[in-house]
Amino acid sequence: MNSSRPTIVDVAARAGVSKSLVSLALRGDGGVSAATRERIVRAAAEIGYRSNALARALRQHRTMLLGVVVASLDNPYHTEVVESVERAAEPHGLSVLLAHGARKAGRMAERIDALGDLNVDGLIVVSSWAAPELLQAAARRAPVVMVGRSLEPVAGIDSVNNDDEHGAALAVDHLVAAGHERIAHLTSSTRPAGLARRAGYEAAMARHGLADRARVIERGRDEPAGPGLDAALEAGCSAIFARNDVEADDVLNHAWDRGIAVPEGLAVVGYDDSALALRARPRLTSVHQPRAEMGELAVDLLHERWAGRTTDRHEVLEPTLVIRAST
Amino acid sequence: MNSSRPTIVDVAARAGVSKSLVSLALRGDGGVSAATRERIVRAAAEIGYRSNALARALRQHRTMLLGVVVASLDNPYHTEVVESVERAAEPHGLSVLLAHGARKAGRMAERIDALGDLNVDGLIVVSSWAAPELLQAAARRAPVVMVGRSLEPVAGIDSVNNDDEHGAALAVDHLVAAGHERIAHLTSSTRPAGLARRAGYEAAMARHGLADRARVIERGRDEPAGPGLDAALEAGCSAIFARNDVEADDVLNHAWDRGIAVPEGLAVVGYDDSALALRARPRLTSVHQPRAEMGELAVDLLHERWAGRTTDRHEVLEPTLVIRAST
DNA sequence: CTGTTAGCGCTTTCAA
DNA sequence: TTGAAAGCGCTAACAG
Repeated sequence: MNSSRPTIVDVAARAGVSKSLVSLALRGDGGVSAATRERIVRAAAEIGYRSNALARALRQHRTMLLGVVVASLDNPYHTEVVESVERAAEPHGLSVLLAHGARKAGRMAERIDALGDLNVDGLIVVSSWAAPELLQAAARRAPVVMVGRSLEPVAGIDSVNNDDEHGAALAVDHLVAAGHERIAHLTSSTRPAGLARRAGYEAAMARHGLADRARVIERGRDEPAGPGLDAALEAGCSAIFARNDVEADDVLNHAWDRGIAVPEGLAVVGYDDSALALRARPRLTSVHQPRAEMGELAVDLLHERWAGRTTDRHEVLEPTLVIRAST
Repeated sequence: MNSSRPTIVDVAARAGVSKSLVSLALRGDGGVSAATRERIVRAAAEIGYRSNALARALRQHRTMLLGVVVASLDNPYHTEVVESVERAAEPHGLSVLLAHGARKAGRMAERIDALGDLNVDGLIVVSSWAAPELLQAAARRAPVVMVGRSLEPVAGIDSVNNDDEHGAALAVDHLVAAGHERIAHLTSSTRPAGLARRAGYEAAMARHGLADRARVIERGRDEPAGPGLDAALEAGCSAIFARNDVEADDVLNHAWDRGIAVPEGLAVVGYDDSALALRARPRLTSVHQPRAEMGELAVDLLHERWAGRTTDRHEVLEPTLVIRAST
């Protein structure tokens, strides 16, 4: 028994033709008589031939592989973006290779390099943060699109994100319209998207003449939200706008632990409108990010780069507010 | 400007040596004088050389790539297994490539093929179901380990899973000890792991002489749990053992919607002990699967195959019960 | 329509 | 210690 996989040469031998013909026939490249094609296809099937993608990629200088690096898998919003990218990529025959950074900068870098070493044709980074130099290094190998916000545009890197300031304003406006004045903002993030939402929150509060009622509850990444929330509640806060749905769910949990009714005793608004918003009780009012469009757009931007575009594009989509039972 | 990436030949030219020497030096393969090695390394750094993994893999017949296919990303248990696989793989210099099946058999097959085409050195399938022929086809290219339960052992495929029957028994025993008799089982799964937990539930109920009190609430995959739960509650059911944490959380949500207090009005036990169990309110009592060991074991099994093992191994780990506030 | 040839970028004998 | 040459499996001119 020959343990190694059959190659194009084995197929050629079996079909009694040259290996070039096999290559042509199997790819349906035209210019092969129906009879020989049939013979070749059958021979390939008989010996269980599968083309070696490595060899093809080496020769063609393209892999039809799309690398997707996601900061973490434990936020449903991220995985939803990944799914929208996949939906957009597949019709073009692109295979998506997923890697995840486990929220560590070093690991992110390593995964991006690994995908680059594999010669992916394009890279989509789903993260609210990544080092500019890292992205630029990757972009020397293949076009890179960042889905998520960077502090400022990175030269050579396209981006897709939503208007965080506006999203935050939607949340605050809604709470103010419902009669809230002491609206606090809960955030554990010092990354660009988090900062932008926070800035949007503060601007909106000021616009409503509530600047002196504004209160930002900061917490470390793995710290409980409890202490900060308790302090805010004692100070008379009646509503919380959280930086994302995960943190909003933390607020709901804390309210549950303290026996505070939502929304009667405390109104809560999240951000992302991820699956978590529907799973939470009460269901979360949340700022919706248009994920489906974001994934599609990211893939479109790659196509444009492949077609030759050299100028950068930074797409900003508008979020909307989805009102549910938590406000 | 030369747009294509520098190759080993460019490095050789710059260092004034042959390309074989570059290959040796860059891999630290010994047999290269310190001086030349130094020169080569510097030259490589200067022109920003990165080795082409495709070419190397083609030549060496191995990629150092580990494919991980996961049925879906929206169950935290799955992603936790993936993380444990990654932790186990990295010390060996293996890069993990993740693909996900979006819960569709066709897509699973396609993703497995795609990874096979890339010549991954091994494949780990994290799923409670996959077609035996599909796995066996993949196993002709590289060793395959299934993490999760198949209906019966698949010849040629190693597996790692937990003892679902025993896990179900732990849940039932605990509820019976707490005084429950009308314990229902909620399940939306007809796949092996789900069936095994169901069988374990039924066996345990029978063992406690409660066979006539047993009640299985079946629902379609995307159907709400509500109707079946309401019927069970009307029938006097006081506890639910759910097939996994996601379904247990559905029960908690339904209880919330109906104003039923947990655990006073209804006790709930989940399975997996995923992050969801801690995020739920009240926190879920759940059967813990030893994920960390499972991921490690899966990688170990691959190593054994690479080292030449040809007999199949099927590892079954023991679950434990973690008691929290929902019971 | 079909076959020959020359590589893609790398590793790996085998000589020098 | 170093270099020359062969070739992994495939595609892409170029001939015939």
